[in-house]
Amino acid sequence: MSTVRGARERARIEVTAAIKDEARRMLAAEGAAKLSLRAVARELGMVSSALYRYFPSRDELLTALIIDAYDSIGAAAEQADARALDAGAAPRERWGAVCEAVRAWALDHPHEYALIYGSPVPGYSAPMDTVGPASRVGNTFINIVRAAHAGRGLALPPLPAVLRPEAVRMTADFAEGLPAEVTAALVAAWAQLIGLISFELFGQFNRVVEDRAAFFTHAADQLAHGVGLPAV
Amino acid sequence: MSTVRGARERARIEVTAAIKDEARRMLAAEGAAKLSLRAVARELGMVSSALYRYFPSRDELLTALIIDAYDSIGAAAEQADARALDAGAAPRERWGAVCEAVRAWALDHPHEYALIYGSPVPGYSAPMDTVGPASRVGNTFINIVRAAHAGRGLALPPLPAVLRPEAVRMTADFAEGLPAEVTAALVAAWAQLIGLISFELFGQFNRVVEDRAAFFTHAADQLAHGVGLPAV
DNA sequence: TTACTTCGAGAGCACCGCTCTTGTTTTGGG
DNA sequence: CCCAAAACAAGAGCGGTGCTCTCGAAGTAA
Repeated sequence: MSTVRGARERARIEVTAAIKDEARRMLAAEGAAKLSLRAVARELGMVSSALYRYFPSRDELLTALIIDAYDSIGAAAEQADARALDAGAAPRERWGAVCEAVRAWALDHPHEYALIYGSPVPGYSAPMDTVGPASRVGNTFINIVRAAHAGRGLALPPLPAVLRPEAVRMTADFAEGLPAEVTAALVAAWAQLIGLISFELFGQFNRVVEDRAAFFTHAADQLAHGVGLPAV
Repeated sequence: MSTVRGARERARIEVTAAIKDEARRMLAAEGAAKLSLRAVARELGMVSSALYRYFPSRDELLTALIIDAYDSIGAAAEQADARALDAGAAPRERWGAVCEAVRAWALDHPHEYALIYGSPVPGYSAPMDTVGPASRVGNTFINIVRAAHAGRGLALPPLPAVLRPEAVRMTADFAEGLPAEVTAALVAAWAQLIGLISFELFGQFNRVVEDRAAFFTHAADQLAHGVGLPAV
């Protein structure tokens, strides 16, 4: 299906990739606010208007970078889980490994992290294309909890009467087979994990938390406890 | 001390306030990215260069808005706690009331929330002036936990050996008299609370969480449990 | 070869943050 | 009271931005 038809299409693919690469370089270096189409075009030796043949607007370019960032952090999480699994880790250890991997990715790619988990900068709502890659990290956590649940090693967290099962509705393929209590606790833990990382990254822990790595490890483990993963 | 010296100073104060008000209006309407000095000046019937007599740069204006936003959300939290206290609420109920107030403020002021708890947009590090107002919400939670601790109604959360007491170092006036376990759990809970609100506000709960109010109430109560506040 | 599509380049529009200069107004001390 | 000093509004201008339009060159398909 990926038969390269001619020089034209091949060139288009290459130029598109070059634009994205240069844009990602600038994003990593200066942040999303400083990323300009004109600067990217200048660096690539083309004129700014030519760039619009490949991306219809600056926001579209940013969206492409957002998708790449989601894929990048998602891959980091999946690889960390796979490594832990290979090492015969228990669910709670896998949870910790993935948390650490997510934090490490965020510290390594602060501007890309801010792009996806900070304020949504381009216009407002995320396009449909982003939801797939965006859920890779979440799915990794779900797999871990599902494994624990299948192995009967999951302590059900309490669910108050006020929270109806429908309140936490998951996309069909991922709620499958998990009790509502677990999905609710899982989603909350996931949001809280990002809150911890965001606070550290955005400077809210300045003059408050000293040893941030140790603090994060502890907090992540508490989150694992909260979703019912038994201590090792 | 606030003796108004002359018409000149009075005018300066008024114009400065008018600029901030108009800027806040635009921030609330369109977001920080769309806020422009020229548009503010235009709306106020002055020329853009005149505005630089009052704010040396766009970032300085944004910083002023950030401080106001911190004060606004801080006041909302304090008032909610005061109301709960007047109603004779237990610490855990006060905690819930403040959480709800913070979330309500965020939903009412999404762009201002994004400005202070989303990606740090102006340059990078927050100036010193912001740390005072920024800690008002956190101090509210500290007061609640301190009250519970003084009343012997606080269950100490576990602190693993890996997390030394120095790891969570607080500014002197607010760690005072609280065990390290509690401060650590408190800071984590505070970060996690912001994570929950950010996920809801930034669209990460789309197609995932249905009844967000009930979900938040439940999660906030779990956080209260995590810091050791006893159930009512 | 011919008709069609795609592309790069350039000019241009409206907007932005910010600086500098030029008069005018207000202030405060001699 | 008057006058120098300070604060001010206004305008022009610089370099930058996102984006549009047109035009000629180059690749594609008949």
